[in-house]
Amino acid sequence: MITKPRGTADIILGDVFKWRHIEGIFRQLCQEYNYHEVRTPIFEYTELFERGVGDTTDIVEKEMYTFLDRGGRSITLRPEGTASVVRAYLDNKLSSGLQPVKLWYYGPMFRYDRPQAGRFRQFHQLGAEVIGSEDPATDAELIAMLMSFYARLGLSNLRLDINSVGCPICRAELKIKLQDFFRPHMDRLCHHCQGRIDRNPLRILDCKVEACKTIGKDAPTTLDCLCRDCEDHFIKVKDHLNQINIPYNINGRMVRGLDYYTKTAFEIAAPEIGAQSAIGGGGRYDGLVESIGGNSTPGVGYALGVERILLAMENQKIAIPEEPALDVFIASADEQGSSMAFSLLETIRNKGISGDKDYLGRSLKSQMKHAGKTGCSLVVILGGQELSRGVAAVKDMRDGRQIELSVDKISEEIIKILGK
RNA sequence: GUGGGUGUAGCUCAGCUGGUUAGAGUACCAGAUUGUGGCUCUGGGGGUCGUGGGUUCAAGUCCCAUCAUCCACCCCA
Repeated sequence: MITKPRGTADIILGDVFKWRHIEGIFRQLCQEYNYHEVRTPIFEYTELFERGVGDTTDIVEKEMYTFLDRGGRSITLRPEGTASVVRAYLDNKLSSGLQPVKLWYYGPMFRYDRPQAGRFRQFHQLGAEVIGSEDPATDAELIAMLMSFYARLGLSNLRLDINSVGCPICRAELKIKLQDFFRPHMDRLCHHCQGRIDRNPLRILDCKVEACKTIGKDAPTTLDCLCRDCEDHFIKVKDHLNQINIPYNINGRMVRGLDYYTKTAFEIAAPEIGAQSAIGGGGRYDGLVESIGGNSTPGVGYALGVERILLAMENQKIAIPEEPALDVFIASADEQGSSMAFSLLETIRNKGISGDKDYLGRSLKSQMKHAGKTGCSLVVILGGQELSRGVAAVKDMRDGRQIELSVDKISEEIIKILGK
C-alpha cells in the first residue's frame, strides 16, 4: 500500500464541502473589502524565502522543502504566502497601477515540521495583503476584516493580541536593552535562550520555559523602546480599532517568528484547539519589498490557517452547511427502463436538476434503498407496467406519496414539484 | 530535531496472566412469497492482527528494531 506522505491529508466527500464553505465566505469578504485575488506558483526560487522570510528564522533554517531541479536551480515549496505575493507585485510591476494594491490569496503551504494537533506539512492558508500604504488604518482594516471573517463563520471566544515590534531603529535599541537585562541571569535561562541572547534576544520574551518567563517578567518589551514614529503608528492603529469597537489585548511580549515584521504585529488564538492555537496572524512589513529587490514600499497583511479554523469550528460545535442532496433518482426494473432513465437524466440535468441512476444492475428494491440513502427528494420509477401505458411513477421521498405522470411531460412536472 | 501514547475488518473497538479455523458493533452487498426507501430480522463478502527480526512446543498477546499515527516540546497558520 502506498500511503500519503507524513503530515498531509486527503480531503474527501463531505469534508470538501466544509472547505468550500470557508473559502466561499472568505471570497465574499474580500470582495466587500475590495481585495483582489492573486494566484502565485506553489514553488519559488529558494532565495526569495531566504531573503524575504529571513535566514535566521526556524522556517528557513529547518522547515523548508528545498530541492535542486533538473537545471540545477534551488527550488523551494512555499512555506508562506507573503513573500510570493510581494515578488508577484514586483514581477508584474503592480506598483505602477492603482495604489495601494490590495490582494488576497489562497492555497497550500509547506513546512517540514513534526505533525501534531493543528500542524501539518502541507497546510492551507487564506491571506490578504495591502502593499503601498503606511496608513495605520490599513493595519486596522485588515484586523477588522479578519475578525469579521471569524464572526461570519460563527466562531467566538477568540483572543486578539496586538503588539508593535518597532522598526529596525527601535529594535536595535531594544536588543541592547534586552541583552543588558538578561546577561546577568544568563546561567538561569534555558539553553535555547542562552543562545538567543546574542542572536535574537526578542525571542526570549515569549519563551514558554518557566524559568525564562520568571526572569523575563520585568524585562523591557518591544513597547518600551518604540521610536516616535512607531509609537505614533501604534496609537493610531489602536484608535482605529476602538473606533469600530474591536476588543484587543495588548501583548508587548508577542514576537512573531518571521523576520520581516515591523511596527504592528497581531495574532488571533482559539485556545481550546490545542497547543497550536493561532488561527490567524500577521503584521506590517515595511522593509520586505526592499529586501527582495524593490523600492522601499510599506506593506501589511495576515494569513490564516484553514485546518485550524476547521478544528476550532468543530470544537465550538458550529454547524457547517451540508452539500445539497440529490434532487432525483431514476429507478428502473428492466433494460428498457434503464435505457430511458439514461436519456431522461440528460434532459433534467440540463435543466438544472441533479439526478442519478443505478449502474450496478440492482433490483428495484435495492435501487429504492440506495435512493433513500442519497437523500433525494424524488424517485422516478420507470417500470414495464408504467411504460406500457406511457406513464412513470413518481414517488416523493419526503412524504412517501406516489403519483403517475405522463412520460412526455415528466421533466417539466419534476421541475414544478421541486419548485425550481 | 527531542520526548510520551497508540497501531487487530472501510470506520469505532473487544481479544483475560501467550494455547486450536481472530470477534462485536457499524458501514457495504443480498434476501424476508419473484415491482417500492427509512424500522426490524436473516445471511454474505471483507483482516498476511503496521512491517521485519527474536524468545517459545506455541505469539494478535512477550522482547528488539523499523515505519506510521496521535499528543507535547520547539515553532507557527
